[in-house]
Amino acid sequence: METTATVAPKGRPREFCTDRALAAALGVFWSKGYEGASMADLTEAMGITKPSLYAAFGNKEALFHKALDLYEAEKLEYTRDALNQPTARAVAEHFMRGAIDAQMSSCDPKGCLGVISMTACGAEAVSIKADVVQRRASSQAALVERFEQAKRDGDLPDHVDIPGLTGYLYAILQGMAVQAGSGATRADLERVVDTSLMMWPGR
Amino acid sequence: METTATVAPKGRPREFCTDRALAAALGVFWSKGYEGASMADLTEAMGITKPSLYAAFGNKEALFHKALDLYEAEKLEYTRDALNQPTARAVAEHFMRGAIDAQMSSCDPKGCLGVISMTACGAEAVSIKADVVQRRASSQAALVERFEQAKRDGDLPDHVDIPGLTGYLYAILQGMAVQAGSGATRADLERVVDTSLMMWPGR
DNA sequence: TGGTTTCCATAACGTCCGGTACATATTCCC
DNA sequence: GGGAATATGTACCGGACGTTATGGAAACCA
Repeated sequence: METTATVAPKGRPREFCTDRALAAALGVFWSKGYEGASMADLTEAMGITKPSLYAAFGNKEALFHKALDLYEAEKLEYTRDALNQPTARAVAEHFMRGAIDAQMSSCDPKGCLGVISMTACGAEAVSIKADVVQRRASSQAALVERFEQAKRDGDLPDHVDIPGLTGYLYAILQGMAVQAGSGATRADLERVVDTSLMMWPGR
Repeated sequence: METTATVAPKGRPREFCTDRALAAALGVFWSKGYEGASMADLTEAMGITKPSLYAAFGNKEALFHKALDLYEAEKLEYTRDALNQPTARAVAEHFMRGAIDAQMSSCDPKGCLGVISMTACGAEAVSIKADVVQRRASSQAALVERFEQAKRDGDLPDHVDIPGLTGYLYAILQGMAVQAGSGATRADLERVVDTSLMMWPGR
């Protein structure tokens, strides 16, 4: 069939790889935030000029949404693995240890792009914030479902409040992201995770 | 003695109350963040003009530091009460319930000024961030001391890792602040607190 | 080769930013 | 009353921002 043709587009071919450019943009947004990342920062890191950026990605906001897609697909992959862990405790542990790896990688900015975008409160960031909040809500809903399954499995005590437990786990994850972005060491975060797991209900 | 004289300063008296103006500035910083708050936003909320602001407070950054002092003195008063609670559990509960009251007040912006300042990552916010990080560190050190006392009191099990526990509690508090600033309800946060307390070690 | 299409690069646009000269008021001290 | 000192209002500064117009370069099809 070949509907998505590789048949050579009409005009002059672009001289840069959009995927690489997007990855570079993600790095800038991740380290500087949406409002803190200027077009000059972005174009320099992406190795392209402003008109090329606008032609390929629309504008700054559209570029951010695409960078967020990439972030979810690549850097938040561990959250999907986490949901497939056999027990609720293993789910929580996978979430927290995965968060440490993602937020303290030596080749990526520290902290979580979602958290710094949710806490950004400038005027231009309002639609950005709404997008991130919505993505977080759907991710949290998936965790609620997983914990309900765990309760049916007898894996969580009957008395636990599922929304409370998910909000609690997300609070720890978000707090870890705040700390990761403000000077905490990997060992600091590991202590937080170990303490959390020591208190986890059941087993 | 009267060393701090009220003996009428030399020139023309200022026509506004600096304390009220500072409180208004705090409200702007709290809801918009340091970088998101423009001088126009500030002067409008404070009811003064830019030269008056610069004469009275120095510049935007100095104004922010003073607003942060006010924030600590007024809105974070509950943290000092918390340290005086009789048990470690009561300390933690006072911290968390006090955080809800401070971050979900109907007459103040939602969320925590410290958290939004620590997660702000623009270029101009670097010294701001350093200030907030340092304040947080000294506050956290006080909590470590309090928990060490609790352990001596037999109020916390011997096996608990004190830095881990304080980092854990702070993570929950910071996560609650993130959620408060991104649409969570008071009931949501109360569920998080109840869940946290259900897991608190001992008793 | 000519026409069309798409991309690249320079340079500019209008707007907002934090910060300031300047002239004018208003108070105190003498 | 006459400086000296401080506050106020207007108007402006240089610079950074996101975005775009413009002209030329490189690919395709005819």
